[in-house]
Amino acid sequence: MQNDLETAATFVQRWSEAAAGGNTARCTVRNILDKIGDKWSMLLVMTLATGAKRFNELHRQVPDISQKMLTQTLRDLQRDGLVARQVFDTQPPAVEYRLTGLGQSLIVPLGFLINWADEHFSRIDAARIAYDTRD
Amino acid sequence: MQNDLETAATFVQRWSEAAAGGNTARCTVRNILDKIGDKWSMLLVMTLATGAKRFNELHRQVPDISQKMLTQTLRDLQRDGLVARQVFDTQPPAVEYRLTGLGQSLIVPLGFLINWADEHFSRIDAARIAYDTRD
DNA sequence: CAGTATCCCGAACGATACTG
DNA sequence: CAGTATCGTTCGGGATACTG
Repeated sequence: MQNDLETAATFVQRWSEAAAGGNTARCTVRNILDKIGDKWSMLLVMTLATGAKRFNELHRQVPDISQKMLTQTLRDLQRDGLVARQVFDTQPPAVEYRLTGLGQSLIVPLGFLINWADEHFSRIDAARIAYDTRD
Repeated sequence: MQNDLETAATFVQRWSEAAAGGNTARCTVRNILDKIGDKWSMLLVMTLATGAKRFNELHRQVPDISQKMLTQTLRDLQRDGLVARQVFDTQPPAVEYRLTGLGQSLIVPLGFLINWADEHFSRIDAARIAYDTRD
């Protein structure tokens, strides 16, 4: 825990230095954060974390994504080098998606974040209710 | 490192169990991830991580945010219990924003994520260039 | 099976002007 | 100083239909 706090403190310092010196670092981070906040990207990364999957297999496991967004999100992840696409020359065609090493490395920090969300969601929810019912 | 991988593995397992049993956990997480991906929320959290700040002070440190979005994002963070707003009854009025304990706890996992982004951005950038220039 | 193509809506966001 | 109010536009993304 002490370790976490030190890490956080170091990070905050680096952030503010970067912010002071111009905002290149901030832009870099925004770029990644956009991806995290993207409605489907991280959900697909997490789904692929359990192993390679085919197109319709992914579609079944994430039922509320539209075909369009599944295609588009996979393309983006592929473009970023987080996901690899492998085509098998069979009839009918089979296509498999899997995380690259880079994609797998994202699982670690993403996991921390999602665990945080999981642990603190009830407090956030309570805060929202308190805020909305204040007079 | 081994520790991180174990954490990630545990997480992935919990995720898939949750996904299998319905998607309540996923919805919870989406809710938080929406906030992370929000264009300004995390930038403000990081900016407030260095200490309490007043409205126009924040506006100066994050110059490219519009007044409207600064207000709105601060309200949302306040509603979620991540930021506290304190009004000083002076003339002219002064208002100070600071992270709550809950808000501070977010710095830790958020820091991991941003450090990841920072460390891997060049690889992502290279992947994008490779993808865009493939023939 | 694994996609493309097209249409369309609503929310997010920026710009601008005004206020206690 | 610390906001509110309003207008206008962009664009993410859903629905639907079609294809190699």
